[in-house]
Amino acid sequence: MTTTNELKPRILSLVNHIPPGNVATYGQLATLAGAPSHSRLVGRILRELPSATRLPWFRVISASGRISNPNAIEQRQRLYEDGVVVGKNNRISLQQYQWQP
DNA sequence: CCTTTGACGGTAG
DNA sequence: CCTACCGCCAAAG
Repeated sequence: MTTTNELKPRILSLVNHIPPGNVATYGQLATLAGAPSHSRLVGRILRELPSATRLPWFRVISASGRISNPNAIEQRQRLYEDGVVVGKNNRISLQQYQWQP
């Protein structure tokens, strides 16, 4: 059985592998980690990351192509520095930026 | 235990 | 595009 304890390292590793200039969705990462129904777990794990983390958490967005993070201000900034265009209402084109492993 | 919460996802209207 | 639901599930209360 795959527990959260086993899933967590996989998810963190996946996040760390999202290329600069690309984004991935919560569900996409959950699926790649082998737990399709755990998209919420991805969000919870990112939420609990220390603010000083080196991981590119800002490259993770919702399946609707929008920023779910309550602190969208910083995420927009980080993505901007990453070269990702974030439109009105925190919209991002998955068609254009989604990570294709 | 049972209930609520939430950085989710998908469908239907 | 938006609202309304529903399914899902670990963690917190």
